Amino acid sequence: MQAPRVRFAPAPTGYLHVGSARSALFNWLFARRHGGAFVLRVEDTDESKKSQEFVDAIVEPLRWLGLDWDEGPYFQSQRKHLYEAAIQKLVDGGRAYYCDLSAADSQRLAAEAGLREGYHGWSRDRDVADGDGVVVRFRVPDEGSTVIEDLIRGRVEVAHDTIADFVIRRGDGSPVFFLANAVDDHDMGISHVIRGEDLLNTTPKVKLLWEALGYGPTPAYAHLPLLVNERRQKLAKRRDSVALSEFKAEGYLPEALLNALALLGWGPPDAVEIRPMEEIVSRFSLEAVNKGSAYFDLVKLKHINNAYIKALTPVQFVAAAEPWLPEHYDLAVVEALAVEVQQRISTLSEAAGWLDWLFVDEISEYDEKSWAKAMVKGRAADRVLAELAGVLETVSFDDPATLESCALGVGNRLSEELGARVMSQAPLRVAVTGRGAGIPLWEALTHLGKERTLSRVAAARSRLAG
RNA sequence: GCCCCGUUCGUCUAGCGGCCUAGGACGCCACCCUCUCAAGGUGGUAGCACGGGUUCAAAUCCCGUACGGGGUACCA
Repeated sequence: MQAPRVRFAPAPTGYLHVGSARSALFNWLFARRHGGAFVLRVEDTDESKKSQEFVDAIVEPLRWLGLDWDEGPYFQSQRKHLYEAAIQKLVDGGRAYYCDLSAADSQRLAAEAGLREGYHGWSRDRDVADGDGVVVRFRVPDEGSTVIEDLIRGRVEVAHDTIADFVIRRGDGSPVFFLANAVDDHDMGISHVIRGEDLLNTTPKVKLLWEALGYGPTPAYAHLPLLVNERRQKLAKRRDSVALSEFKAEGYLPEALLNALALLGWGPPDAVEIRPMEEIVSRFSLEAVNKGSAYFDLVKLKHINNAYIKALTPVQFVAAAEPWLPEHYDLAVVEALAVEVQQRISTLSEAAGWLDWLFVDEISEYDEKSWAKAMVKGRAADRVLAELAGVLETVSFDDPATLESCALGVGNRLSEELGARVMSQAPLRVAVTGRGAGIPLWEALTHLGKERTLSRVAAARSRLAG
């Protein structure tokens, strides 16, 4: 294959959603796989969609994901002269014409003519003069059909009589998507158009324009299966929470998100799902992309994210998790305990929940369920804490093994004395951390220190008594 | 309504006529490990939408039906 040229061409809507990111990724994968170019183009033909803020909302997430582009961003709003020339060419050649009818007008005419709703070429022969508020429509051939050879879907044929003469220039003079699309893809030498299936229906229109403009062979088309919500509807900004920025804010790693996205609509031939992006690049092919829509399962995303988090070194982990670490954290302590936290979280935002008790003076709040289970149910809780306080007082907090054997020793001693199994770790953990579950206690206690440990045991004992 | 697309375990997928008594992953369940919770290990659960063809042979090819989705704008 000659080096392909692909493009990601989002409309600036104020944010980037995962469906768009998936389209960008598949374009990027294809370009990287075949040594081609990945072009970024902002489709802002609609005047209301222009602003730096909107552009940042596209560019920033792409950078975060690491989907680097080779050209652009190009802006359609800055290329108006090209579209105007193309429109003029179509009008001059009789392939397009002016129309001054409103939607209400064409509805009325359709009713009068006893035709189905819609535009039926009313202005084709009316010789309307150009002017303010006048649109340009493309004259769709009455006969025949347009065929798309889609790389993913195969042959798709659409009869011309099902396509109405569509608008290619708005009343305010701005070009419409179909037109700008054809002009830009041609001008930028795009060889493969890879995008969501929701655009499949627009492809015949673009192709018709392409041919009318004398552009020669069209790019190859590949329409990706849609990403859908749990009700299997296309992901939409309004009803689905899918902004890329939210994934970032919740502590997903970009590499994990990309890996997960690559698995939607495509699967590696060897079934190894979690792997470095370069391995995905080298195995990717458009022909292997499937046709059915895919639900983006957050549970699986979390699994993948956890795998990537576990793969980080402690230093990398602390750097990545920094925004979510507890207040007043101690870098050395977090690094020392990082491995234990990493295997327990599926998003970075969960990190603080496992560490916060290490960086406060005292436990202000106990998890009541854990307290009830460890402190009340086992009647020996106060005895355990009392014994523990006595023993821990006398030992060094440098070695986790020492603390463990002290605690287990207390448990064993009391088990014998009371004739029932007495667990020492549970009450100690609740006393010291406020919770019933957490990272391994003994090493953590070496960092908490003797003083704070003992004062928390004392606090728990007085709470027990009171 | 009309046009277009799709349909393999709950979910994401492998499968592109015989290797399929349908493989993997997530989830779920059980067991192992473990004086917490995880992680890890082992095993299990669950699926070719339906009906006709074609063929010696169909999850794989064809037709139809059902269901789902997308589009039908002076959004992209």
